Amino acid sequence: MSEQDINEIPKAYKPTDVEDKWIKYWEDNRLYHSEVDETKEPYTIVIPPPNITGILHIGHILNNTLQDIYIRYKRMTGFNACWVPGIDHASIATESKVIQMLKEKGINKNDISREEFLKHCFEWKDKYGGIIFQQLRKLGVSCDWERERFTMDDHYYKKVIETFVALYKKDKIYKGYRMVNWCPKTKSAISDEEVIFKEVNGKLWHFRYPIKDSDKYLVVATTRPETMLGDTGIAINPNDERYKDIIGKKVILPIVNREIPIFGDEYVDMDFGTGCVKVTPAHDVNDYDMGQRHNLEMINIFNEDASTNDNVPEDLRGLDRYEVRKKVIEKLEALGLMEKIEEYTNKVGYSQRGDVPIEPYLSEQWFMKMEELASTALEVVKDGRIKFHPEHWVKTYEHWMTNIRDWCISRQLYWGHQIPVWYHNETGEIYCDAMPPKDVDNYTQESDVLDTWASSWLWAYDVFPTEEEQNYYYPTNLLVTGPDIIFFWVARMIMAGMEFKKDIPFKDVYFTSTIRDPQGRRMSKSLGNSPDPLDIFQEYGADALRFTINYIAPLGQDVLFETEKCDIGKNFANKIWNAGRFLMMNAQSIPLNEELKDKHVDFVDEWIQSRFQSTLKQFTDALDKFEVNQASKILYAFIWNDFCDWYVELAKNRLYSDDDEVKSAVLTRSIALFEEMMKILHPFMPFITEEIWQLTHTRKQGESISVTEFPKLNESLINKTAENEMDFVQAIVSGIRNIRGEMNIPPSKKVSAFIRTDSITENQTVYIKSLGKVEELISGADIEKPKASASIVVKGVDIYLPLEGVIDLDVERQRIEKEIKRLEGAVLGVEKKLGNSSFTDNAPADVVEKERAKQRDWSDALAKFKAIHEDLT
RNA sequence: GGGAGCUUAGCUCAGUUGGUUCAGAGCAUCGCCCUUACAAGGCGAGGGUCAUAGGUUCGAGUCCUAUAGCUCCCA
Repeated sequence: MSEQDINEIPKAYKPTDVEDKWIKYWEDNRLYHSEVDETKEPYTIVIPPPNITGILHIGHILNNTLQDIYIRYKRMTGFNACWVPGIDHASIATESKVIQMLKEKGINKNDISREEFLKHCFEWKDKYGGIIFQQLRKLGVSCDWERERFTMDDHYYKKVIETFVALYKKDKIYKGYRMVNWCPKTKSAISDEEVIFKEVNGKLWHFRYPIKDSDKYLVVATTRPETMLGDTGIAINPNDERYKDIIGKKVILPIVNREIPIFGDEYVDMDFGTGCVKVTPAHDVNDYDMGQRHNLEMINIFNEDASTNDNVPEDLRGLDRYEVRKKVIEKLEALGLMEKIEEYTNKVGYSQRGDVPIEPYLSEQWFMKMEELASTALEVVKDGRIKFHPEHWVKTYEHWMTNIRDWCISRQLYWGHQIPVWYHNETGEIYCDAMPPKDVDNYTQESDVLDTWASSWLWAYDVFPTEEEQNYYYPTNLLVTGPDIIFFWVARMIMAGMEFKKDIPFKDVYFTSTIRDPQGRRMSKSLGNSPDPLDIFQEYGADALRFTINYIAPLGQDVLFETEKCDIGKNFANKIWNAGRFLMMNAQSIPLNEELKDKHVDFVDEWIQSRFQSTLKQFTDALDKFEVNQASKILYAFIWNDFCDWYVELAKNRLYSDDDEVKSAVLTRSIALFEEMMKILHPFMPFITEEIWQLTHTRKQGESISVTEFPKLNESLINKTAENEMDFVQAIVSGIRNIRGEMNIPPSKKVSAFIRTDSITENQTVYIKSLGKVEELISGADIEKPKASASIVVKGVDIYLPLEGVIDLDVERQRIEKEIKRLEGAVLGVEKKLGNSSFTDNAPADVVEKERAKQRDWSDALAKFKAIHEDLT
């Protein structure tokens, strides 16, 4: 026991008082700093680097708590645990924010140089980039803060560039004029994964296109009328009888008055619309493919901001895409070429960052060949070298990997890793290297930067600056991340690891639940349904939030979160606090004596030790299987139900006894066990466990529960005999309590009990009396049922509670009848089963034997209850 | 259109290789308690044809098929 006076220990746990203290203590003592140590096995986690624009939200809480649970658990089980924190430069997101900020200051990005703009970006990073880690510290995460990395650090930047060069030289990166997803707001290409499809209520316009040299017309349907300005063909399914004879003819494109061919292509769905498809190769992916197949002209009608360019008729130039849509519709209507307009719902691709509809756009971009990288990366997941939890994500991963397209890695931005390619000013010759060409004045560097994920895909190893460190810490052990970035990041890290380190980047990947609001909606800023974790820390405590979120987060399913649910963790913390408080209060008057630790042991002590060992085993098994939610429930049940509700209550008997040696023995033992419990709980609730551990004994400066040894399983302490004995006592106590409850007998009113057996021990008697509030307990093989008594049968033993004057005979009769009915049903079921020869012949012998035992026990109990019922007066 | 997942108590969810004390937990509800750790608590109670319909089996929340509803991912 520490010197702290018990009177200073508050009755209710106040997390805010203790949390900040330990955050500082842990960091000041550098408890979580890791160095290469060949004598110890490393356990490594790299943090999924949050955005420098990001602010802590509830999703981070789950994700980082999980990482912390594993890193703390492994640290305590003897590993050299290393958790590397860091942040991501997030090129598009940050660039948009900086542009916005500059705009508010009246500065236009285009009016300043690249260098000046980048200066603003770094200022932004310095100002906001660290916020999220200050917030994360409050969660109690045990990162090695001395290892904090940033994707734009010099060292890391250099690695990203070198990687580009290496791949370019291996011919795995190429430049091409392709159709990409274009974000007109940020004026940059984005990858397929950055496109989000949203359902939009739109219209389907049906136009008439006049056929050349004919008075007939074709009808085409489109959701994007404005693209007709770039139409260069009409496609028809060659098997479509309706149009067979017009393939090869031409139509006159209205407004533009261009002659465009009608051609056949199996791609066309005969049943959709009219079966005629207008083809705009420069502005639609499918049309692009058809254009390639049929050598159609590609007419790009848009500028980078999706306004019309000079390829459209003069009076329609320079208009926004939605403006021009209106004009086109008006014109077609005026020309009498509008067949009809239908309501139509379709999915429109939006830019994830810009949040505007993307434009399929032809432009010159850099691509990375995916085929080889993907096939290796798929293999290591399929053969189980990398394990996904839950496993079903493997299918999603496989599906994506087998249908992968080349990765567009260039972005038309400033903030990021500038592509290390220089074009010769005269010859246009390409120079690619980590260092600029010697005669750099004759060259112009590529202005594009790399996709952010083309930098963070090196995260699993290039956060370790030296060869030595990489050899030691890589492969990392665990990656905890959301399934939403399985393609963006997880897949790419696996590719990079296999390509450059010839080894997997991590052994296990844990995909977290998505946190939703109580209505099942995603947490989002615009909905305002995302609680601020900092408020929750304040109100409930970080431990409470950590515990709650794991307690309610099932593996592989979404979590419906609301702040009030943190009561689970808060109440649990308070319960633990008070159990600790109880022990420490007793320690003020009862001396602790380690020498007595194994003395005066009775079945209750053996039982709680046995339960502790089984709990420990179940808990570590669950964690090893990544069933974190299960692990939290196992601990919760043990601490609350076994330890607090039963053990502590039973221990009171001896703590309040007259025998000083017994008192010391029981208290010493209880506190030792409680400390062990705190160690198991520590990874989930680091603060309260540290606080209690520091209070139960005086500790030296720098000592911490977080660097103590995790309890080791001792299966020899699992004790079936003690558990059976305890079962018996618990069943009797519960039976008595049940009667008391049914009969509304308050605890203050003591009762007597008669137990018809001669095998009950003195020790058991004491405990039953104490927990059942029994004044007098009489046992013997020939006990007769007293008049006006309530009865129970526990493990074949009759127990009577004489309740003269208190008993409500009707209540008792109903109680017994209910019991009889239940047993009758059970006996009937088991007899039917045993009477079925196909069951006794086919079922395993032990199952049949179990059924026979049930039959015996239940029939016996049934007979006893029936006798009780008849005897009821 | 393709893929993944879900449907168990009023609510949110556990139920790992099929064996009726496995139909459970927390919250909510209803009783009784300010019992000297905890009222953020203790003790007790009620509540479910395990989405629907078939099938496999001696035996099915548990395996198979179909249907309905919901969610997510991809096209």
